[in-house]
Amino acid sequence: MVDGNGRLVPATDDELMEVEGLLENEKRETHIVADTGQALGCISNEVSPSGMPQLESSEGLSQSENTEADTEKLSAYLEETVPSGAKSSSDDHVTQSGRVGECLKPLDGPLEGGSSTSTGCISSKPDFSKLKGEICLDNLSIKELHEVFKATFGRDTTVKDKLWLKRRIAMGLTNSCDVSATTFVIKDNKLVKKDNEDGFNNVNLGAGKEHLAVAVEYNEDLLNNLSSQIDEHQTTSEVRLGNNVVENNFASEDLAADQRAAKRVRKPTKRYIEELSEAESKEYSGRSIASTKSIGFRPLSSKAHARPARNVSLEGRTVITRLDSLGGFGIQVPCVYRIRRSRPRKNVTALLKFHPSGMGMTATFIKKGFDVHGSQMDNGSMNKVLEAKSTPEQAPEQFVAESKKETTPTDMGQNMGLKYVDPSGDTSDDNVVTVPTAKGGIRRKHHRAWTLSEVMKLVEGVSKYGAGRWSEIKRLAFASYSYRTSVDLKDKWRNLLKASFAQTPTDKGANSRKHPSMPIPASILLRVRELAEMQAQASLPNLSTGKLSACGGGSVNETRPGYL
DNA sequence: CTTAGGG
DNA sequence: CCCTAAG
Repeated sequence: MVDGNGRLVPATDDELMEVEGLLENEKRETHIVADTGQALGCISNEVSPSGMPQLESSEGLSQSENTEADTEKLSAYLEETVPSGAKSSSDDHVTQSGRVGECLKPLDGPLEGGSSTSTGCISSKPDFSKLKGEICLDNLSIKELHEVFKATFGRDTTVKDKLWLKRRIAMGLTNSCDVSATTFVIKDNKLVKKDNEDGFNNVNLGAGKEHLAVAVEYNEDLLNNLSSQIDEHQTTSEVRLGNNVVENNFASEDLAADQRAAKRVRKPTKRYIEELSEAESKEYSGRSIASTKSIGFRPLSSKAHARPARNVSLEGRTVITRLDSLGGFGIQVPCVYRIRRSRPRKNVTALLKFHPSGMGMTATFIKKGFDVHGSQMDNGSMNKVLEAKSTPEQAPEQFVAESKKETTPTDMGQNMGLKYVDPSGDTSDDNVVTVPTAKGGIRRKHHRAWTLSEVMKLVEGVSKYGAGRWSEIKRLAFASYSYRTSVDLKDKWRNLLKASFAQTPTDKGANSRKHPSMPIPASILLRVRELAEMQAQASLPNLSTGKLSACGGGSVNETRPGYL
């Protein structure tokens, strides 16, 4: 969106999102770090009673100060040299600036060291981090984070960066947008995110408690509503943001991002490049489909500029990649990343072999730790969820308000790719493998595990637009994910239906026990069932209604009032 | 091209 | 997921 100094190109939604995300991230990190120092003790335990009050205060703070404060903080952070942030930040927000100073140390240490224990909370803002889900993520070890990651996205990740993992997970659980999107109101996001996560965990455990289920559902609904609202307001907010905030912060953000990347990510340049290229290509495709067709090369130029680029070579590559994706004529370039694309898994494996020190180990633990951690996490999450119940009320309002401002339901995938390259290539692009078989070119798509967020989006889309309007759903609700064709959506929905109906009856033992492999968010299934019922009613009022209702009534919850 | 259904 | 048929 920004070319050189000014912004030549109209910012696309995605791009804006990215920027926002960056800002958000920066800000968040700062806050988090600071908070960590202050409230670490609280976090470790359960929720402290005092937490609530603090939360409120934090909200007010964040809302009012946000724009200015964040920027200032950011700058302070960047400077690193001046921990106290005496300069600009001191104005109104003495407290915050002070924190910023504190955070600097912790932040740098862990990141550089890489192995250092707990950096603090990733996603959290300072105050409420104590309360909520943040805590969970924070306390988790990398190993555990990997586990969660896998549960959330359905795949392993080689990323060792805790922060990254946390954020990613949070995004996934939040249904994507929230985490990256909210510049100002982190709190809401946090809450929401946290709730979801908790719910998720609980479901998996299958404690068999009705209350839990209810709570989860409630949260989800909230989330969905929020997200939908966000969608509506997306355009508006983006524009606003772009004019005001982005401009100011953009440069600094970028720098910060780069710095951070350098510190925490020690991955092969190659990978980085690849990811970048992928993200771009995706974005491009998404762009054309979703909003503007006219923009052909803009994305490209914007991207290149956006990334200050640490290495010349890197930049050059990026450009090339883009060309390839765009025109399809860049023949030479493709080979580099193509390799990886074709064989994602295999490549990963190969990487592991080559770099036994880092990745190989990680992979090992993940498997190992899965079961063990599951129990721990679940227990912890349960408590949290219960507590969370009280919070929801306040969350919605703010969140909504925030959403208007910020927004960004775009895709996390792109954002992620740009910000931090994802080694595993989760969101951005796994690989669409093209297998050149003897036959003449079979394109095997290499299964892409459906993430929780994706499923949630799908469900939402169906609820909104109705099942069978897959193209609509794909375009509107699902614009973020470039892969996932309408057919895919349909198939997934079919599976979900099947699963939901199959599983409904046994609430207690059977359903909960399914810790292995792919976790099945029970709440989601429930919703799926509801939707299915509704649709069935719509189409075949008489016959099917009776059938379905009879079926559904017996088991879990009936239809939820007021949704859709 | 999009949807539905079978494999 | 892939592939095919039908509107």
